[in-house]
Amino acid sequence: MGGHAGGVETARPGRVKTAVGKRYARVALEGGLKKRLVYAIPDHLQPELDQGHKVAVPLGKSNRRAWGYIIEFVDSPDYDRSKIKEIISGPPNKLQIPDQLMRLAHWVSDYYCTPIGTVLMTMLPAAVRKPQATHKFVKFVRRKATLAQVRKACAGLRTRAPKQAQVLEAMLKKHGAVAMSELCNETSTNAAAVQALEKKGLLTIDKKQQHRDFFKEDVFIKVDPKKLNPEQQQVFDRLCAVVDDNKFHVDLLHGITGSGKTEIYLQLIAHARKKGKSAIVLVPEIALTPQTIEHFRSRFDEKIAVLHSRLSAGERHDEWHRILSGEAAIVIGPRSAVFAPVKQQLGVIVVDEEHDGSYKQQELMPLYNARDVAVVRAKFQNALALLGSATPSMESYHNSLGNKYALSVLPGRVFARPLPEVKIIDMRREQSQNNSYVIVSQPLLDAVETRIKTGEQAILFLNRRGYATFAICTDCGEVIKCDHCSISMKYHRAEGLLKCHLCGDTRRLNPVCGKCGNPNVKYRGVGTQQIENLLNRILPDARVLRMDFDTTRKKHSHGKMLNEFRRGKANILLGTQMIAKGLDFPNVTLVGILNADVSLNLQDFRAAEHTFQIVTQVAGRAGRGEVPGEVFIQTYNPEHPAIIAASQQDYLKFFNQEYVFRSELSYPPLTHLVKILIQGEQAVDVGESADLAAGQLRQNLPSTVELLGPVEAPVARIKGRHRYHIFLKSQNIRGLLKHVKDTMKDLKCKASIRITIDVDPISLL
DNA sequence: AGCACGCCGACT
DNA sequence: GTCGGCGTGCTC
Repeated sequence: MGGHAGGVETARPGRVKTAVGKRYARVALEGGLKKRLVYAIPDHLQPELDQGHKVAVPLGKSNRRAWGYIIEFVDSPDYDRSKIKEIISGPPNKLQIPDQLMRLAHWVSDYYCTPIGTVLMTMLPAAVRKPQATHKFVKFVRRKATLAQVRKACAGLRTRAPKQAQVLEAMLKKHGAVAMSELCNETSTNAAAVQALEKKGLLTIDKKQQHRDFFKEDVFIKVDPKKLNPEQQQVFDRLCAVVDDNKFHVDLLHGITGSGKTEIYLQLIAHARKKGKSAIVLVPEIALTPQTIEHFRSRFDEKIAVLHSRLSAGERHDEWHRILSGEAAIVIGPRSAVFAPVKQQLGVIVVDEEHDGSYKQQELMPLYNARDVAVVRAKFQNALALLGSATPSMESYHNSLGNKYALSVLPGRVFARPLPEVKIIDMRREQSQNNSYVIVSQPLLDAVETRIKTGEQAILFLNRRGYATFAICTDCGEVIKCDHCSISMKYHRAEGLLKCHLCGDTRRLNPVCGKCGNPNVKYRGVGTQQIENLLNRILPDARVLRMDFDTTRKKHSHGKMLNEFRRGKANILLGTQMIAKGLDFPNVTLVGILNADVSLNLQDFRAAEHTFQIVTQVAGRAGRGEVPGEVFIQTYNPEHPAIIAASQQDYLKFFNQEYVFRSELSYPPLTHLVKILIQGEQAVDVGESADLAAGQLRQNLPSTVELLGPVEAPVARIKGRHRYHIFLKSQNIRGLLKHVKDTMKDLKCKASIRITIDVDPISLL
């Protein structure tokens, strides 16, 4: 197209060096397009363009502008030259995917069956990707002329330009540079007056790039490294040697809560920095609290970059560029931080709480697991991947028993603090003794009361998974469900409305049952608010601090609440998941888990694993100070092996029994799963497409692969879309993926049907 | 015959 | 993803 008529086979003399291999580029477009298209590079862009650059290209008959990324340069395109169009323009803001990430993007694209353009888009924060994203500049004003000249000018301008005179007057009192905004505020003028004075040669205006910093108002006190105990030291020494070795290595660090894993991360990162290397620390979304961040920031002299979900677009943009430029060589963040564009050689990627489900991206492609991507990135960059957990995932522990990962164990708590004493409370018995529904059992209430008297603190944990308040007809048992999604609606007391947590639809409660017609629809289930009220009533001396999604929405509220609790402003901390992670409160001597087993009831083969993890994590919050702790686990399944293992904080016992269960059914970690989700508005179409897909997949199904389904998904409708799924199981994930891709590539079903491939899914819903 | 709509497939 | 081509079927 255009100037690039076909037939120019050889580069013109004199341009050979630059032109060879750089006349065409294969471009991956943003958006769902799977094909990578070839474009010609116009002469004026030849010297500039590089692999990974973001470029604008014409697309389709109308030549509308689309954005894409240069995957590679090609000499002779595998496409009709007369149809090839030219790249419109080079990278906005010189935006480029670094080489190291390009290789990783190819892997993610291949493994998670996602077009590479979509992967590259995911790697760049939206704040960096949009063309109008820029650095923030702040203007500073300095005096240019001598004091005498300024005084003279000031007098001369007083009547003609009073605003300018005012500015000069203010400047006479200043030493050095003043921020433009400050100057304008003080003198009630605007920048125009100052600019006029610059033109007159009296003042100078400088622009200075300013980093937008989320934490600029926080003060961090430098904390020195803590002395490692012999076990920590041994692990630390070995990991240092691994970092120095410049070889790929994965280490699973299994240490019970309070065993000092974080201290090892910190000192290992310090070691990597001493060798000039960079480090990435992944933490679960929910654990990325000011307290966690302070832990890291207070240890290092240099700036560390924090990629936090509450950063503004500008802050995010600036953090990313500080990492890219090498100004920040230590990055801490959630899942997406695995794609941080560190400049220095990567020394270590830490994945803290590696078992945590938030490392797996849900819904939005690519459906990657950052823990696994971290391992692959470490492999590509000859780095150490350090996976840490008190309750490792079945997958990681399995890998550490084979020879894929090495295993490091921290068997004891620091200062040899004893594990808390754990009591299991059989709620069936409590219930029948009381002859009514019990939320907080008498033994737990007594224990809380004792703590209030002794001035110690208690944490009460509500396992919220599937346990929010819903509306049910007390006559016929009909539960109010969302019209668009097949799940029960949850009651939100603050607004007095029923809400669907999947599509957000709301409605008022109608007490008349739609099924039986009786006016007996009531709320059931327990929420944190309800327990707060109950505690206030039964224990009038208690000061309860409630922490859940609703009370921690504001910018710094999470940290503020935790600080309040730490300073003893409340004696009971009541909350959901978010109080379970990594918090260290020395004065907490009692932990109550109000409903240990709700997650056991989810129909998911990982239910026992989740329950074990959450109960163990919460129990570990007790007794982190001098006084030994006590834990109460309220459950309706007191004999369940996962509950018993958690009460004993016995990971190996849990792993071994769960491993038997998983192998009997050939579930992960013994196999890999792939979920194929088929969605669409018309139930019939979805069912037909699912059958079609399953039929095609069954043809030439490798003998190593097992196919299950298709069946209607447990949540059969979401946002008005019907859902079916198919599961594939195999020990050989590569063979499985190849078969799935080959089959799905030429599967013809209606355009209204959406098919998603989820590799190593964590949710079976 | 003329037009609207919805499905399908191409996009370099 | 988004747009345009084309086939179907309805209307003027």
